[in-house]
Amino acid sequence: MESNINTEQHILETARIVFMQNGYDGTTMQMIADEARINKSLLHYYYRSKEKLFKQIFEKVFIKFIPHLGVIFMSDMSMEEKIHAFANRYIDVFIENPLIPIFVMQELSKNPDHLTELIKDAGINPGIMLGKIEQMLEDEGISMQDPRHFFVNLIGLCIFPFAARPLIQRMIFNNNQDDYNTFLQERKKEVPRLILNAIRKG
Amino acid sequence: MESNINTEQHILETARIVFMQNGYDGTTMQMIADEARINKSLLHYYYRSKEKLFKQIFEKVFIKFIPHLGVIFMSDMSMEEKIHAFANRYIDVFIENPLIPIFVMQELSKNPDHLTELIKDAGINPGIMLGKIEQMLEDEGISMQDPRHFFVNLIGLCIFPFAARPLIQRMIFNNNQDDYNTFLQERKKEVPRLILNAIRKG
DNA sequence: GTCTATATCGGGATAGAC
DNA sequence: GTCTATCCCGATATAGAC
Repeated sequence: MESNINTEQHILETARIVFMQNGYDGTTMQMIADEARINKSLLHYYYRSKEKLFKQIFEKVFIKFIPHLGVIFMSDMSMEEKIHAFANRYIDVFIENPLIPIFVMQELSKNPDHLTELIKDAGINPGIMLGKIEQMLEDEGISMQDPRHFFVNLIGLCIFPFAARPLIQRMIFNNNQDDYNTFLQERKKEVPRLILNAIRKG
Repeated sequence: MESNINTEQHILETARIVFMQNGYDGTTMQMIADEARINKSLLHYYYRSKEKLFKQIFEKVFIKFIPHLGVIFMSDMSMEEKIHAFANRYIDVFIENPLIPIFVMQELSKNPDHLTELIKDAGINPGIMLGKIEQMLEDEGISMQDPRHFFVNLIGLCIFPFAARPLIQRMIFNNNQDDYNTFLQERKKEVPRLILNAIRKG
């Protein structure tokens, strides 16, 4: 409890955690209030409704889910460096925030309509991202690789181990957390290896 | 409405759809009753509680989510044939049941404890599956490929386009369903290509 | 700003008529 | 087996004291 220097911020932080763990429907205002050690009414005082509170949080989390492809792919790195940089950065984000993938995919699947404005608000332009990738592939003389598949492959290989974490950790690693974390670190090399080999050969 | 020849079955079918679309927390008994055109009480008459109804459904859906690696990887196909067969089969399952991935991952992340008995009930033995893959890779003289990464790569590449469907369909395909479906079909070739190239080269 | 008290509604579940 | 009526609780949200 950082006293009441900034209760509003404290609520937001707490709510973010509770929402990510339980989803919108699985979260009650009481849970958030308890976790934040405050009264239910305060939540409404600051954020009026559960939905308004949720929206503020979701937008922020969503931005973390969408990789900043632009920055990395516009740099002057070589293609291989770019792919490595992307995997490293992206996997690290999820190691620090492992609940993001399931949370975002779960809520988006129930509310796909809000996606359009979300993308706009987040300042994301999918067309440009794909264009950058396409250009990069062309520059390297790789024409048989569809940039859309490239895009989905790269992101999917990074995200999936987090989205399916309970399953993988249980089935492959006998629920051992350390082994699973090691595995996640290894993926920083495994993912680029896969992508690059697929590009080099037909 | 197939009259009351088998109401119990009818409820189960309806509930499966509603649960998959909205998740456990997002589903109410009223929703299911309305959708099935029956009364709330009937749900309790047949299944006693929401949770019991859900469990029956989840187990069945879960089995579809776990690929029958054993059958395919024990067959006498070549490695390439096996990988192609797996991708084809698995992607087709999800084309027919596109909500399964998000649903299963969502519920498992909230209830990872039940996983152990689920795996047992479904007759799944992860160790054997991995063993089969490892042996296959050895037989082909491929030692540098970690079977665990191989496993996660293969499944992740198949599943991710479904798990992130709202996002991908909106960002890459401007919400065009037909284009997205074509893309999914293409993945039956794209996934094996990726995997096989990664195996052949170091 | 933070609390208590309360209004209102909807959820799961049961009793009992038919 | 299927319905109506009802119980009970927990959820969001608001009013008002301090």
